[in-house]
Amino acid sequence: MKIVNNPKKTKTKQYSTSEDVLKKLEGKHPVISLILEHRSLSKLKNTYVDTLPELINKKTGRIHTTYTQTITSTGRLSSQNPNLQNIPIRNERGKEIRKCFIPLKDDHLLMAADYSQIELRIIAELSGDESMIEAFKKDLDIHRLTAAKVFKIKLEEVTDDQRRQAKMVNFGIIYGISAYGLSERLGIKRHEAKELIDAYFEEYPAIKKYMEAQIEFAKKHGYVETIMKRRRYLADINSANSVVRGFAERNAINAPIQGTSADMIKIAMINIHCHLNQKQLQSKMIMQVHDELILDVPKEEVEVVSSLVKSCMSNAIRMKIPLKVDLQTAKNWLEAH
DNA sequence: AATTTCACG
DNA sequence: ACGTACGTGAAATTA
Repeated sequence: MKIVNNPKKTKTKQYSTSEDVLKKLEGKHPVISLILEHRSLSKLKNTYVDTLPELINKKTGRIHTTYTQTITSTGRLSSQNPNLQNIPIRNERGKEIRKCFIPLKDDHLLMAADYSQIELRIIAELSGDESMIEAFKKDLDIHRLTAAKVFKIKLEEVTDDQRRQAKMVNFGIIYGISAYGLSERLGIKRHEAKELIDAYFEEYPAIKKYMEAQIEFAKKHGYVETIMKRRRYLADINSANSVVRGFAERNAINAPIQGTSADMIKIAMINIHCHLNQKQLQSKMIMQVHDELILDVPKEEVEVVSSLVKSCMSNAIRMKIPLKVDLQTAKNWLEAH
């Protein structure tokens, strides 16, 4: 439609209409917002609203997913037919879908328990970074603290936007950050993103060292490993193609973090299952969403099961960093969050 | 069958 | 100059 001069193309040379691209074009033509709105609605209708009711099992009256242990490269589970690890929550209409997930019986509740900031805690543990370890020991707001550090201001002076930017940097660290990736997400210039990253590494020097050490380890051995020794092999780590090598380097950083988190919740799940059995409880562990467990719990078991779940999750793997588990019960999945 | 888009952590 | 944030699965579109 000639809305923009050099429109972004996909790798097959089509004009890209991805959400990222359309968001930047919003306001330049009235149709853009309408397309985004229609996309969002048709996604929810086609993927969830029209589909999930068809998948209710006649015998059990419930929807059953299949968890697969051998698909992901990091050790996470994946969920298929249907995928119950991508049920909407981020926007208001999506939340209505999550509300449909309810307990088996009237006198039961759903319990949702999730690890707080698990991947940042793991990188703090693996890197041994003193100031990040301190922050978690004091249970500080890690994104606010990071903002204070990289912008060289006091905690009280951090604005919402600075905190938002620092949060993006923290996420970027876990993914194996690049100045380009950060600049795209923050809508800033690449050199500004680079300055943010440099400031970050000055404040958390052990994290920088850890990331370099992971890449070195991968180059030498051809794989990286989690705290429980789960390996991810990285065939491209010594590639002469810098783009291909860059992918492998970011995997070398991310896989031990995401994989350690996966190891941890799997151990927690085994222990929770054993305890529920031993104590002959009626409660059932019904879903896992990477850093979260959902249980169906008779009301009279809420107290015993919540402390059982919290302790199994908090103590799954012995670490120096304290782990934090948020847990709530409610009459549907949305409100248990 | 491959690609694009978008839902989640 | 290149062209990237990590990990998935499902539905719709394109080839």
